[in-house]
Amino acid sequence: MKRTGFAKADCPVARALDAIGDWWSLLIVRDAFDGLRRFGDFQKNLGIAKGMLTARLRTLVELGVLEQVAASDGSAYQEYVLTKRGHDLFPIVVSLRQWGEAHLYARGEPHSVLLDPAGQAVGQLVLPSKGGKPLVWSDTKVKKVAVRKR
Amino acid sequence: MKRTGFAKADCPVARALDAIGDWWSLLIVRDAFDGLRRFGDFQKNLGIAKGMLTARLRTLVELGVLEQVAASDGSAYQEYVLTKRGHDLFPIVVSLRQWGEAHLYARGEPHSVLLDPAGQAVGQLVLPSKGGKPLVWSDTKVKKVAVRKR
DNA sequence: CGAACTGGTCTTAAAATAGGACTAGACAGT
DNA sequence: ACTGTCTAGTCCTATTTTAAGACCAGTTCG
Repeated sequence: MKRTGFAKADCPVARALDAIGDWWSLLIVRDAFDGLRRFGDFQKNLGIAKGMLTARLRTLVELGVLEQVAASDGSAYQEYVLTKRGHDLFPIVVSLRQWGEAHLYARGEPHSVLLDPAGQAVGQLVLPSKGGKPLVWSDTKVKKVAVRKR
Repeated sequence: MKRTGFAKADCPVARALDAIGDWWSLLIVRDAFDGLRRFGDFQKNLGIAKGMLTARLRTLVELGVLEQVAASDGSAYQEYVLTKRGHDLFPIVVSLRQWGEAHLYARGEPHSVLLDPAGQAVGQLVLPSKGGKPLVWSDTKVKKVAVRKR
């Protein structure tokens, strides 16, 4: 049966996952953050089937995460670049990176690292509060919206 | 063919997506953050097929994101609760929420909201820098690790 | 005790994915 | 201008994954 969708959910987490929560979209976006722009670059770097890549790029463009522009090298080809909406995915990619670094590597196992302008590893993402102390899960609660009748 | 895996990737983003980047895992985790604990609660709230839920809960337990504990109400049943590793997923869920809120709702369309202890909507996740100004994508670069020969 | 609830397993049909063959247009070398 | 290669796809097929529901054993409720 058709995969369950959450495009109409009241929860933004569900909608976000519906849009970009598949196996490939965020890896394509990660590669775009790393500077990849061409179809063939994504395809070679990810090892993704070309049909899959075509479909994913199309939905990312439809979502407004990527846009197709004329190639920067003057050739007649197209390139895919991140839009504003795509750049806003940065915290998602960073949070995934930080969780992966913390929990998915053995001691001493090498992995890529995100550096700040000075070449230092970046710190942890924080959720600021008025008081200055970062909020953690137990500080927060979700306000649900009223269920709308149809 | 079998879905491509990234469990051995050098990139923590890829490993994280390999572990929890499917259609259901993060929604289950979101529900766990919202206080759900029982198989039936997850199943009813998500509308997920029971077989899928069984499989997802099993892999989340194997990953150490959830653990099974005796039910808190004294019954003979089990409950699933977040571990430390599970709680560390909070920034991922929050970043998805914030992107969804910003880009996936029409003006005025209602959605659930994350509140701080004072009942105020929380602020944006930030990536702190030494200088105090939050880092954005264009400030950062990824240091790749040397490709290891096998 | 019997009924309903809980937490699953198993089966089946439909959809998504991986992988590769194939193709049209662009480009580079001769 | 001709040939070969590169680019960016499309299309096809085999396999895997998912959705949905039937079924079932142990637990709790009345």
